[in-house]
Amino acid sequence: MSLDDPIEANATQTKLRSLAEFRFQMRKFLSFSEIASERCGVPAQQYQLMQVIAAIPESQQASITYLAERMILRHNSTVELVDRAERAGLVHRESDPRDMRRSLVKLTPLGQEILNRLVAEHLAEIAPLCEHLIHALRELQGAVEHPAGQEI
Amino acid sequence: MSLDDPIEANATQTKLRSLAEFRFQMRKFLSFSEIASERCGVPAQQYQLMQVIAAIPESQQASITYLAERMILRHNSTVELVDRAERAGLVHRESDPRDMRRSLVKLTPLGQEILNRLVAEHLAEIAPLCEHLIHALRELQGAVEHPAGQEI
DNA sequence: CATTATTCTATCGCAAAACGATAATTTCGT
DNA sequence: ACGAAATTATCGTTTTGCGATAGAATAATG
Repeated sequence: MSLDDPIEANATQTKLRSLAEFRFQMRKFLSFSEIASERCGVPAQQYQLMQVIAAIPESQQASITYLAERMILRHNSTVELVDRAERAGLVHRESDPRDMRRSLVKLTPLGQEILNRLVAEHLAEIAPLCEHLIHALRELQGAVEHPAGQEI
Repeated sequence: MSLDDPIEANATQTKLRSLAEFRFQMRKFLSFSEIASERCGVPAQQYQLMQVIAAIPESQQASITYLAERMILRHNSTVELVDRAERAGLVHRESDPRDMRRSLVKLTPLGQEILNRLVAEHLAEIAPLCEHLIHALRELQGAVEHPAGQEI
């Protein structure tokens, strides 16, 4: 189990490369998505916000707290994100009649329209990126499973 | 091909949900990684930088330009990232003797040590996250492949 | 070989965005 | 009814990436 052992070191290097390659593919995906969004004049996070709102399950409603969970942001950051999206005319707030503390966030017609366009654009170009990501993930899984010494 | 068609609308919703779920899994992964890094006192980007440097193929060297490509950042942002990592004692610059314009970035012993720890920690906890990501990616691929109307 | 173009890194001011701390309002528990 | 918890909002701060710009080294061209 020493890092001086050349076999061990090699295994470590393989894992590191898998990890790095996976992250690279992820960054490429993120970059692609960001460019696509901003080409429509929408910052990436606002696109993500709209996506979360539109993909919400029937049983749920888009409160700030829910959005924060799904966006993996703090509440206050989510409030600010919704502020920006609202200022851009993409979403609007309604206060929940059942709980006056809560704001429910909904897409405006404009938001819906832009979201449709962005989703279509993503779906059209996403396939090869998914391929690369899956491939990198599989490599990574493989590398992780080998507790070292099991390399061919 | 109208969005008023309920079947079509349903297919669209499926795709949207796949996309959203995939992104959610990605954010969870990113969040996990960020927390792990910062627990070691290293901002996530600096960890990524070290990863790229350590994973570099034999044939390459870690110039700013190369790092920018792999990190998907502008050159100037990369310079700044390296500045920060250098200030933190994780990396250091050497000027390339073959081309005096280039700076080659290398890990310091401290950087190497922290990277090892972070990689180990990631590898230890990464498996379930990979599972979820692959699952979401497969769903997404499935949804994308169906050009609508082909739903069961 | 001289001169122009290109490449590479660095600097600086700016803007976007996330966070922590704090507050105000509403609802819940007892 | 009253204190505790939940929910959203506000504000100042920090981090970080970018565009514009510059300076030095190398490559290309005549």
